[in-house]
Amino acid sequence: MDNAPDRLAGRPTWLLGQLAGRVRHLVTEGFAAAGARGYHYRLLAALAQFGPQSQAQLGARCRVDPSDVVAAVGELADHGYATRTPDPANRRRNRVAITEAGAAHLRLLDGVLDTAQDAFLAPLTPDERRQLTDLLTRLLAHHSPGSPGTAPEPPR
Amino acid sequence: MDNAPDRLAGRPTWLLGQLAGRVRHLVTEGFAAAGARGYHYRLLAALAQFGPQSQAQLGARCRVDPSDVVAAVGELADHGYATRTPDPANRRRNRVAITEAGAAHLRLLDGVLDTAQDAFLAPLTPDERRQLTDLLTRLLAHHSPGSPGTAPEPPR
DNA sequence: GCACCAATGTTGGCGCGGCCAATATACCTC
DNA sequence: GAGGTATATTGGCCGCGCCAACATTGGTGC
Repeated sequence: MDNAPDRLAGRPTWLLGQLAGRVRHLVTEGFAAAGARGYHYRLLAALAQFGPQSQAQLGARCRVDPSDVVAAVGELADHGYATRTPDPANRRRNRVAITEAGAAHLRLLDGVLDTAQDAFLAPLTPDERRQLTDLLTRLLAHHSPGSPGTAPEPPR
Repeated sequence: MDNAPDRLAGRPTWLLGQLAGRVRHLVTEGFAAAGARGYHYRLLAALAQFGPQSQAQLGARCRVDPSDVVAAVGELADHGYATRTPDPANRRRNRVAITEAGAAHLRLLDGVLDTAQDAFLAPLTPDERRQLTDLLTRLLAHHSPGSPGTAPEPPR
């Protein structure tokens, strides 16, 4: 009927992109129902795990551009989920910290994410889920800062 | 250093999204160098495999919104890669067909895609690539139109 | 102390992919 | 002929990822 062209259907590239779209849809849907979006969860996760930190650190850890961190932190602050105060030790920095309400919100979003993820992984057995996670983890490790592979570029 | 929060790093959701971003970057980079973008390749692939067809069919097969098909087909036509002629049998439809130049362009993009994909899958053995493709294919099949799973929604 | 460079945050903008609403035209069925 | 449906088109919105430019601040070498 509306089968995708073979050129697409057989390529991991296509599969990955399509699946990412599906899972993103699931997740953003759940997040939206909770009044959040992806960036919020990422930043809250980093704040909860690593404690108060600068926006630059947040961006580096969560793979969010500094300019986008500005907006996202602003939104979190507006909702009372985080505080942004000038760092007295270094007045260039903003010290961003998670609040109690933010921690609660994060726990809520954790549930949302787990639900979405379970729905997404439904057709796979626990063993296969581990396989998948392993393969993806290795791929991501290879394509991360500090993983030469194809682009060592030592002379700069 | 700039490790991602555990909440993210351990979740297939995160891995998939990050990897999709990486691979998309690789592909769009290559496509851009050839003066193309993702939608162009998708449509050309469908045109090459299924022959001349309406924009609605193109959109359904390639998972592209009809309104976006309009623009993409227009771009392809501008480059001489496709022709858009009113279908005499059904004057609502446009009959979109690939040209010789379009077929050549598609072959070129095939090479670009394969190169990018090889770079992306570099850390995996052929066996693991097959494993990955299999898992992703099954997931996508489950999350496709006509795969109830979680959303049969018979009563509407 | 001063000049220079690096880091940080902020504003504004761009592109792609995905999606939706409204509209006009043509077809098809009753 | 009336009403509903399919098709193309226009216009717009959002999220994510990214970049350029700028001002402020910190640190470094002279």
